[in-house]
Amino acid sequence: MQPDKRLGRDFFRQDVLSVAPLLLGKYIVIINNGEPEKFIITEVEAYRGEDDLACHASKGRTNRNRIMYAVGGHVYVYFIYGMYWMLNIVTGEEDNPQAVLIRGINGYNGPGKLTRRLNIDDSFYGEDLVVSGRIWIENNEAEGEIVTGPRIGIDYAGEHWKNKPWRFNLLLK
DNA sequence: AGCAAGATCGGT
DNA sequence: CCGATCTTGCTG
Repeated sequence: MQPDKRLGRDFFRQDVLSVAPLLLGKYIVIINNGEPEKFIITEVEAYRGEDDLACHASKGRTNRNRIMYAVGGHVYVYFIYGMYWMLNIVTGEEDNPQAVLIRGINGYNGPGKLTRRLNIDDSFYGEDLVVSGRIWIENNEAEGEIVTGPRIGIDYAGEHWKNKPWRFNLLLK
């Protein structure tokens, strides 16, 4: 019997600033054509609560962002620029809207490119990584250096939020 | 009902 | 820097 490597609820319940860097090096597993595919997570960004002007929850609860208010472990996907799906993982406790944007996986850098590779679309909205049969996160240790920096593409959020070093990049050894 | 902007990407 | 392409949330 193999140990269950899937991450459970307690992992995703933590604050987004804890979960985001912890996701680096772990596997995202997705079932495509019946076969599981594994990719190492290499780049993420944290979006933290209604106060964070870069976070979709800064507008309060809307039909698009409502899943961010669920307990950690749910999937938040949204469509942007008329052609790209963004993949996010909700974190924290219920009614504390936070999420980690997955910006890179091994071999595919860029949030729009990786969702195309994984076949992520709106059918994944609200999926629960703790129990889902087609997408989950597995524990893994990867060797590499972690670099932090400001989040990308959020000029609209103002200097204060734009400057926060909430992007985490794993440079694989 | 109409509109401006967007957590992007690839080509000039 | 610019266009593609369409959903979203805000304004009226």
